[in-house]
Amino acid sequence: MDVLRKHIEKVIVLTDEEFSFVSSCFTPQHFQRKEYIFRPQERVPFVYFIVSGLTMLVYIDDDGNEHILSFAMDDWWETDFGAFLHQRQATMGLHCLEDTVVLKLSLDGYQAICAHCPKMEHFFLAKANGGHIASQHRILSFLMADAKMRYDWFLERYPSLVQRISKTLLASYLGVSRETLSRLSRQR
Amino acid sequence: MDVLRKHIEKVIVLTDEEFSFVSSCFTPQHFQRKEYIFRPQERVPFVYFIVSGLTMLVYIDDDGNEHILSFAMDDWWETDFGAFLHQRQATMGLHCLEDTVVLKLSLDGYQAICAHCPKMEHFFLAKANGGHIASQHRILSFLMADAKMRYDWFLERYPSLVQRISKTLLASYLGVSRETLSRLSRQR
DNA sequence: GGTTAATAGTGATAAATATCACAGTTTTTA
DNA sequence: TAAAAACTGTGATATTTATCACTATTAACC
Repeated sequence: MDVLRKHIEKVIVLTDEEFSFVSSCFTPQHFQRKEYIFRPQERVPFVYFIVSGLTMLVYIDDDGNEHILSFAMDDWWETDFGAFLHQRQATMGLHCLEDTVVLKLSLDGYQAICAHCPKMEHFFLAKANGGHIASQHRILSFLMADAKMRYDWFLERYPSLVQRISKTLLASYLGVSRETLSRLSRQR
Repeated sequence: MDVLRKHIEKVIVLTDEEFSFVSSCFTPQHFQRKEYIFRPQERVPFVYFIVSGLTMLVYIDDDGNEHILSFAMDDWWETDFGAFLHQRQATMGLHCLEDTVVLKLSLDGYQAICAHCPKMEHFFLAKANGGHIASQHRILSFLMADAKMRYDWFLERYPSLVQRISKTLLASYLGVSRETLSRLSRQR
């Protein structure tokens, strides 16, 4: 819970009482490597604050191929936001790449927090905007750069992540075939 | 202003007083076709609610090539969110493709609205999440589909927009060369 | 500890897409 | 309304990337 408070207080300041209420809405949970936090078609009752570990948000297409929307690690919020906010079936799955500890928050808890402590709505808004901005950067990378540049940018931006994921997964994230990525990483 | 109220009330309900305060924070402005609402490197003091017309959010790379992050028309909110929220220089430009009427809202106005009427923070959060979800769809389109499929999806999803933009711009939005798009649109 | 599964590299080839060059058309603007 | 600019289509060719096939290596699991 300490991690959560530090995380929130990068954006807004909370009194002890406020944080005590906020934290009472979260439930910790542990997942193992290779477990799914949720799968496509399932309900998504929670948004997850990732305390430790590593997950990926994946979309599975009609041919069964996995496409990686994002990796999420320490200090990130993740869920299928469309499904969570509208209480619908997931279109994506959230898959653990390492043993992962999360703090989960239900939609009711989320609304209780916003009602009880309006500052938190500001915090969530800041996070949502951050997510939007990050997505725009990724879109730009597809518009501007070829596979090699996208790979180089990823190395620059997430040097620590590169150590923790396979080339196969990185290729999928970057939108190139495994083989092409292998050839790119050689020529440097 | 009527348009704005209808737009907001798709998400939350406002009393007359509340809406009167909200609308007092907005200023209408008219732009002509080909004008820039803001350019890269400029300050971005406002977020823009587009009442009518058509704009595109563009990033200009080191070689001077324009890349289109999004088209925005009636009922959309647009700005360089990173620059607006942190009051920094724009990394993108907002360019009018048609004569465009906007309602602009400053960061102060935005914060006044949130302070005076907390429900509105919920509204803005819903919009931010909507933007995030839309971006994720676009990312998926790059991961899953080739140029032809992205083109077909665009036709399906935005049939009315297709009539209003040149193929050159559409190609740029889809991340393919003008020539390739021309050949794709022939083979169908 | 031995078997199975996942990961990684690489050659050969096919497919998708970009680039260059040019011509015809439409739209803008002075 | 004439000239300039922007848009569009298309051929020829080069480049990028995917796919298939195979091998080697490493990690996971009973």
